[in-house]
Amino acid sequence: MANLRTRFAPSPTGYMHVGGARTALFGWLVASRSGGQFILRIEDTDKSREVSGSIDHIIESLSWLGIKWDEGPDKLGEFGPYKQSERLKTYKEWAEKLVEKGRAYPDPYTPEQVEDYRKQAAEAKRPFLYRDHRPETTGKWDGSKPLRFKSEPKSYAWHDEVLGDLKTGPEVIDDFIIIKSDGYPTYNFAHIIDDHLMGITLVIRSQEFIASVPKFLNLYEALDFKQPNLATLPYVMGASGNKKLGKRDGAKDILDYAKEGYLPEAMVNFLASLGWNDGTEKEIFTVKELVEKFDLSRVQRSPARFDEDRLIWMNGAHIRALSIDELFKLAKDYWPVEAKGTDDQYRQSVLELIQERLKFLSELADLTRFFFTDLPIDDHLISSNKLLNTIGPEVLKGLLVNSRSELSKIDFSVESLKNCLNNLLESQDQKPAVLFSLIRIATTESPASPSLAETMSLLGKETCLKRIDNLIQHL
RNA sequence: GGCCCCGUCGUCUAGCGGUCUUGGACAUCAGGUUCUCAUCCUGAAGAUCGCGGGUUCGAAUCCCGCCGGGGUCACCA
Repeated sequence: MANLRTRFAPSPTGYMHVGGARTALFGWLVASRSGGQFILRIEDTDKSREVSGSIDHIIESLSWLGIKWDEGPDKLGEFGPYKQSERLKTYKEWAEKLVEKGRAYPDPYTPEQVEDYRKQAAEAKRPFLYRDHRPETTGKWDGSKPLRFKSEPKSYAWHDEVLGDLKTGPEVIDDFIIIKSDGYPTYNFAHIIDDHLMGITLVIRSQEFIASVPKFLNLYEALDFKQPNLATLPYVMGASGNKKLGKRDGAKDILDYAKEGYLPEAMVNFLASLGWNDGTEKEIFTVKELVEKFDLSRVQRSPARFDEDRLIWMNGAHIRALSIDELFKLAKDYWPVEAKGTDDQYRQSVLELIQERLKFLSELADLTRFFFTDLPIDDHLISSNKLLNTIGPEVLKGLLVNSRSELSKIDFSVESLKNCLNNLLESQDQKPAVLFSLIRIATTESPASPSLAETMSLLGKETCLKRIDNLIQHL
């Protein structure tokens, strides 16, 4: 099999969202699996839509995901440059070849005239075909008018690696603009030239382009280019409604997930699961496994809805799979401010207790704050507890006083604490649901915490006794 | 409107003519793990396989029609 080369070709029109990230991922996965190359090419041929900073943002997003490209705007290979705005001369040369062959001509109409034809077609409920109005003769192309491809309408049958065998009739082939009047090429032209020149053997793109494929096929023939293999990805749909995920409907920037503490490996796993599975019941994959197993032939043909609950679950699963050292490094920027300056070993111990309840890293601060600072006493913690709120404050106070007295006699190892707490259960004749909840509220001032003995051991004797005293006084 | 794509639990999906009165996962609910939250385990609920025909001894799976959703018909990509 020939060397596989595929590419991701975004326009710099803003941030990257889940849909774009998945397209990039699939291309990278296919290339990686076969030992081929993955190319990043920036399609900046529409100056009006360009958003400054986008290229950096795209690069940052892909890098976060762990997607690496072999050639790109920041990593020049032998087929550069990799920004279309820097390749204008090349497009012009190929456009001129088409003109010479009689397969391209300047569009003599004004935009208003073309728009008029378009309206007529719409009113007649017919598809608009420019070639119905193709001029008999045209002047020379001097760049002041857009240049159109002169199509040769015919039927096509082709194979798509995801959708299978497809076919269309000649009615979908039309003359389209290849070079705009501002001198920039259109997507329809530029990507054909670039894919060919850059040796792309597999074009992976999302569904909105499927209707244009026959036009591309026609253009490959006119240019005498070998047609690359084609793969069409179904849409990623928004969480609600039947629309494809898009920026105007609030699709999140992929880097927002990074900030919230989703792991890139979890995001990659999730993206892959949106339309792909390995045929088994396996759901959690490492990137390495994905690279080994990913296969376009198993990609879904129907669109997949973006379900954040599933992402959250998956992220938790990946967090749990981390070693404590790995998690500690990743959690670096997510500690509560009160943890500043505290000892690494202590933070790591806190992290160990909290690891299995973390869904994403930005939860870390709220989940662990009580390990680093005294929190104000919140009466609601007792009044909202359906067992404790049936017991009078004097009784609660008594329980705390007795507990405090026993706890003050022991060292705070987990073992001693467990014994002491169990003995208290008997001596105070209380259910764990009552006594442990009370002690938890006293020592953590939080509605939830890891298991009591471990939490108290880590907090230390001094802190625990002090906090119990505080609550006794408060009651 | 023409053309094209898609249609299995709320969601992601398995399924490629019999082993499917559709299997798994997320979410939901219930129970268990001497306390909370989470993990883990068990269980429940949840899909007339979009609808109607046909082929076949037998169809979610093949064929036809219809319906529904989406895309496209730009000097946007």
